Amino acid sequence: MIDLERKRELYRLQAELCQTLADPTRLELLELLSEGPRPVKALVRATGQRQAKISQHLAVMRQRGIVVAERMGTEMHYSLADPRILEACRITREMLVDRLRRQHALAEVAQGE
Amino acid sequence: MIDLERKRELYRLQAELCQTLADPTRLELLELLSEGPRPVKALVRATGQRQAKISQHLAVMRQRGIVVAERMGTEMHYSLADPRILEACRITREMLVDRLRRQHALAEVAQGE
DNA sequence: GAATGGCATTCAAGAATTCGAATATACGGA
DNA sequence: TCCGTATATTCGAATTCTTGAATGCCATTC
Repeated sequence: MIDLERKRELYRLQAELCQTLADPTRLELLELLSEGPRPVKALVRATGQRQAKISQHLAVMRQRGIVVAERMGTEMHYSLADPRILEACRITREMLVDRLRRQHALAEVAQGE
Repeated sequence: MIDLERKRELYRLQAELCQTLADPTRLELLELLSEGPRPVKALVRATGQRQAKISQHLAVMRQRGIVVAERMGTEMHYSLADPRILEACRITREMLVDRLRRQHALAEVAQGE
C-alpha cells in the first residue's frame, strides 16, 4: 500500500489548502483579486479592515502559494496564483446558497402551517 | 451597503465549510463516501484510524451538513449530503497535483545543471 | 537625509481544533 | 434481561489560529 501513503500526503496538502481558505477575510480577498491584480492599499480600502490584518492574511496566502506578489514602485500588487481556486470557491458558495434557500423555503412552510 | 453585510455573512459560512474540509482524515472520509453510503465500521477499516476519531470527524461533518447519517439496524450509514463537494475537492486536488508536478520538473532542471 | 506613504513582521493573548482515553448509548440476539 | 457489537460522547492536554498593538522596513519626494 505504498500508494495509500501518497494519497494520504495529498490529503494532508489538500487539508492545508482548505485551512488557508477557512477565513472570511481571506475569501473576501480572493474574490477581490478575481478582478485582477490589486495593491494592498486597495484591498485594505475595499475590506475596511486594518492594514496589518490584511498584510498578515496576504502573507499566509503567499506562503501557501495561493497568491503572488509583485512590487510596483512603492506598492505591492497581489494576484491569484491559480484562478482555478475561484471555481472551487464558486462551487462551495453555490452549495451554501442552495442550502440557505432550502432552509428559507422550509421556514416559509412552517410559517404557513 | 446592506448587500456587503450579506456577502460577509456568506464568506463566514463559506469559511466554516472550508474549515470543515481542512482535515486529512475528513477529506479521506469524503472520498470514501463518494462511492456511496458506508457504515462507520467500513470507514474505520478503510482508514485504519481509531473508531472514536472517525466518529468525531463524522459528527463534525454531520453538524455542518456535509454528510447525513441513517440508522440501518445496528449500523449507522453515512453518505454525502451534496455530491458537489467532490467537485470542489477535485479542483483543489488538481491544483495541488499540478503544483507538485511543476516543482518536480523544476527539480529535474536543477539536477541537470 | 528626513519625512512620508505603503507594507511587513513580531509578540502576546484568547479562541478554536485535534486526539487519545475513558465511558456511555443503542440495537439485536440468546 | 443480559451480552456483544456498533457507534457516540465527554474530558483534558497539546497544538494551532486569529487578531490588535506596536514597530520595522523600503521606496519616493522634498
